Amino acid sequence: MPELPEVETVMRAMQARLEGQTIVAVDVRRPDLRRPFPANLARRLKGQRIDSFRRRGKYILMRLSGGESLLLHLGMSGRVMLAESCGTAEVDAPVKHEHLMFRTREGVRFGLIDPRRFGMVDLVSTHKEDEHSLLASMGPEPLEAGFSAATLGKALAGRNSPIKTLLLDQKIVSGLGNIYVCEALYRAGIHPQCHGGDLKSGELKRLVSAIRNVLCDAVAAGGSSLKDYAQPDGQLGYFQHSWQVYGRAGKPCPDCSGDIGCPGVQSIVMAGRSTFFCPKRQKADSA
DNA sequence: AATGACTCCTGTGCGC
DNA sequence: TGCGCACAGGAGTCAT
Repeated sequence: MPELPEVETVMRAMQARLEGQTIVAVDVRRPDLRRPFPANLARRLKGQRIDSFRRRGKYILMRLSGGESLLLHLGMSGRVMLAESCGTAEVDAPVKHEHLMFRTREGVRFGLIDPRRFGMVDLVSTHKEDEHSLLASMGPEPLEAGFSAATLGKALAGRNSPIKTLLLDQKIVSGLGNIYVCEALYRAGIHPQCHGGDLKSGELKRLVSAIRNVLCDAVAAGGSSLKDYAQPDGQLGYFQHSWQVYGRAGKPCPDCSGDIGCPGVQSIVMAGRSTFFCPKRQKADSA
């Protein structure tokens, strides 16, 4: 589902619409998503002022005035809806698969919609956010200084798994998912089946740049809109039009278009996930 | 410790 | 038009 650029886009929209506002009504419409909602969720949200937001990997943290942060993960199919509250009833009527809703005194309605229910909601003390079990072992933020060819090389040292699989591991680097891993490896010219521990320093540098560039481009485009994902106001991100390999099996990659005998983008399955690459640009040297 | 299979759940798109 | 099947952006848990 939503990967770093989509989560960043959602967080920014929440920031713009909700920061400084006070939650006056909460509706918890089922007891759980992947895991149970925290105890007394509605009571712990109601009356709280929303002070600030933070993104960590694919998680959104919404800091509340009482000292707790709402931790939100969108899973595969999670969406956030931000709208004007109808304001007549205590809570607004739910849309399909809307599992959690709140309304602010200022008249904004927040809804968490997640058909597959792979998402996650928790509450954590704000000053202990990074100690939360789901955040504690998470790797560096790819757009921050802690992520470099040196740190990536260290994280990959001795690892035999294919680089494609390792980049999906949030302990190695946070925020990447299937789409942006495929796109970053293409931009770096690295075959997805290369063993992670075999990458040379030049390849690591190219990979770090490629990851940063593809994420920045996607954030600037408002993320990628798929079937299940749109920005909270319903607007569509448009980075899906810039995909160079993802979902493009059999089509020529931008580098090869027009080349005689170009096999086009290949699709294989790795660790159960579809993987797209250009065999000409991404050579399988150490695969 | 690292790896790969399995699991959660619903919606969609395809071939028949 | 309807049915069954494969597949979809994630990631925790379990067995090896």
